Amino acid sequence: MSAMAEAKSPGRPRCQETRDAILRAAYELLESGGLVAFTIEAVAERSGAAKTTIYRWWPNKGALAMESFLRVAEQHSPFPQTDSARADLRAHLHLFAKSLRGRAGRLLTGIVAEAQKDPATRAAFIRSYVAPRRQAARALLERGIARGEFRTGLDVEGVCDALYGFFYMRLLLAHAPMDDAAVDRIVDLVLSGISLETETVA
Amino acid sequence: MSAMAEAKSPGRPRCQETRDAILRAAYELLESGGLVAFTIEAVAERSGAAKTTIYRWWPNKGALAMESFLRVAEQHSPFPQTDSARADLRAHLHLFAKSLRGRAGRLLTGIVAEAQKDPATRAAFIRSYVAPRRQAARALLERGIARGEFRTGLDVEGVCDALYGFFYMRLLLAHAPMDDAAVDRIVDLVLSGISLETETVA
Amino acid sequence: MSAMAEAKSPGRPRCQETRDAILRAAYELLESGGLVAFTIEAVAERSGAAKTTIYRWWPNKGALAMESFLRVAEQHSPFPQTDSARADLRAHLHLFAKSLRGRAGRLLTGIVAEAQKDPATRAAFIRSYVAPRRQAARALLERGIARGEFRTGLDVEGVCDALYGFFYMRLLLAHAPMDDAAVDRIVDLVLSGISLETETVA
Amino acid sequence: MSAMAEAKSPGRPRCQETRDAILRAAYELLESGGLVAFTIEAVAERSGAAKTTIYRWWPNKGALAMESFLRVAEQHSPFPQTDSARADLRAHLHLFAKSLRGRAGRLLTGIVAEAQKDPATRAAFIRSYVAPRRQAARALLERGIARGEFRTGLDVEGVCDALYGFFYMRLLLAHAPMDDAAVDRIVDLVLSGISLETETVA
DNA sequence: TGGTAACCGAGACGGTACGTCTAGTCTTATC
DNA sequence: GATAAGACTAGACGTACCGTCTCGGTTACCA
Repeated sequence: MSAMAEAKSPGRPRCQETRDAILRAAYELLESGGLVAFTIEAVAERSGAAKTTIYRWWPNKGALAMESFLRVAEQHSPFPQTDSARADLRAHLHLFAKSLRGRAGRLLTGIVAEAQKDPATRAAFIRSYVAPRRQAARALLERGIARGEFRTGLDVEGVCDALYGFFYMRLLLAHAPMDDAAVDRIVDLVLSGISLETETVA
Repeated sequence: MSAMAEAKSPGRPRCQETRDAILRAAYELLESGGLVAFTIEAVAERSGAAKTTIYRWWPNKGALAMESFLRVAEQHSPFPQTDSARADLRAHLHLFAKSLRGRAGRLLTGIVAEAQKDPATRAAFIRSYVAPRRQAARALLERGIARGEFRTGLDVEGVCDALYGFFYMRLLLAHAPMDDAAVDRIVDLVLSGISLETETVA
Repeated sequence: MSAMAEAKSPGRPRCQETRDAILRAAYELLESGGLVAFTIEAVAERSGAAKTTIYRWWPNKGALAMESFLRVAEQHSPFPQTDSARADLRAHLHLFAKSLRGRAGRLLTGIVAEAQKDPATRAAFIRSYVAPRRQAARALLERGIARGEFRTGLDVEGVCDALYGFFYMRLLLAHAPMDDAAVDRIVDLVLSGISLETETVA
Repeated sequence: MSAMAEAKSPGRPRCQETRDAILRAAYELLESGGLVAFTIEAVAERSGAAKTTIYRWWPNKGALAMESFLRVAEQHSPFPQTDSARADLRAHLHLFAKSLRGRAGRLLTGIVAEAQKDPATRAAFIRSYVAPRRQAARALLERGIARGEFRTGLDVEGVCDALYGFFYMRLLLAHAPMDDAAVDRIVDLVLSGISLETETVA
């Protein structure tokens, strides 16, 4: 038999349907009306759950928003792994852009806003969403370096922030489109830089 | 009749000191306690002004936050104009980073968050803060192109989003520092790209 | 110049209609549904006032119940003052019983219940309602003593508690009627006692 | 061993200790903190029983309060039976006052308050507590009448309400003491009445 | 010099949502 | 079947801000 505990705490077990209904109501509200419509009371009403139940499982608005967002976001933008790191990067960012253009994007703006007023939410966001993607992106870049596609001594973190920052920027400000052409251009930019001649970086 | 409006409306003229006190209270609150502490009631109390007076001049929280932010931000991060576009870019971004590390940064996070729940605030933010900087950045880049420093056919908007996006990213998530070394690295990155060999971009 | 202050505090003056609407809603609810229906939320909804407004003026449920009760109770059961203290007592108690059979009685049960869980309400009840009536009843009894109608050395407080206690008993327990015949009988009882022969009390 | 049914229903028999623990916890809470502290959840926690168990045996708060009160009250204030009805009455009321000054009094106020919001509790209170005492008091008074100590044609119910009402009054309002001297005075009063001369009652 | 129009403070008002509390019901596993 | 544990719906509690309103009083100008 396996070592996993099972534990089986006493009492009525948690109702999974209620939990799902709450998370569903949460992201539906967050998606349709943004952070303004996203209210614990509204979530309670829409999900049919009692406020008490919500507060039993999530300490505050931010935590609930985070989890409902993760549900939606987790199943998207995988990291392809072909024999070209450049192609992988491009492919991944196209998928990422696509997810941001959809439901996940509409939720993400709310999460980022909420994260500004609640440090715990920010921490959870970084830990649960940002960090894993960073980890994968870092691996991709380092694979590229190992394969000789990318420059050695690269500031990998910086590259990530410039690349993802581009998308966050367009998402949060919505001042310019985030279509496939734009994605291609930003990938080209980051690959080749803006300088006309290849100079030796100091 | 003269061209300058002046109009000189009747009645008691607006009290400039009150206006200043309100804006000062606003950014002090926004700076010290973030969006959570930034409350019209708190601004009223701290400034000594009546809520009515605040609402007479600013339609809502976002508008007041915007204006108090602009007061602080406007006097920073100028665009140098030497004979090297690359140097100008680098110099500007160092100044920009410095301003974000200070008071302006602490306010900016609140503004961006507020912009997510109020379209008018987002519009004002783009119009009053983002657009002018973009305009100047665009000019800088195009000057560089004209001088043969930067590649022709550059997606100028995209470059801006990647560059500024980097800073917004670090500011909003605070997951990595935004010191001068990081600025230098990101400038290098954007100048030269990540690819090892200079390839012809499709 | 008159002696009365007037004071005239700054700001928007209190809206008397709202105040009245709240008190009216309060006693209507208290009357129709008792303490169970008497909820700040229900009072707010029925009166059209905001909960905030209610809490601005009354510290808790008990205080509001008290005041709305006093409104109703204050205009009832006066103390007649003829040349017969016995007749006055009888007349007063008939009026008192009548008021308890009406709206005031339905409110009073709620007040007494609330007073059991909130010392402040009990204090207010005694101070505002019980004490003035006691004062008048005491005066009536002492007038009777002075006129030679009532025994000297009477425990006036005890008489009051026995008399009013009779009514509270019937009101709170509702186990027996409180009609005019019952009032007459209790007055007779207290006047003459239950002993068959007039004995000298130790 | 007797032949009586025993019935022996199937399943685990009811745990008497749990029942006792619940009732004990109930009156301890009711006694120490009044109706405010008397919470089903608090009773459950203090007794170590589950809420379910409480609700299996008592339909609601009022019923539990009633029963725990009866436990305490039932063993007190017996009705002596000597050859003087007057002495018996006096003796009984002294015992009754003593019980009200103790634990039973502290519980009684809660019961009366609860009875105002729940008709079932009121009915149970009258049925289980008030009625038996009334029955005995009535018997005492009628014995007195039969022995020629008390007036014939007495409104026995009215006498009871005036006498007990006195005690309820002092208990619920706590505006005056309920010591032995006060008891003596109220007995004297009810025995002899307040009128100076023995008049013929209309 | 007095009228008038817009200013300002204070603060009451109707609302919305918060996060907490308790009631009473239910579901599960254990005894 | 009784019990402990504890999740669940329901709904009131009292608080915090929102944005609007109505006062009394204060400038400045213009007639």
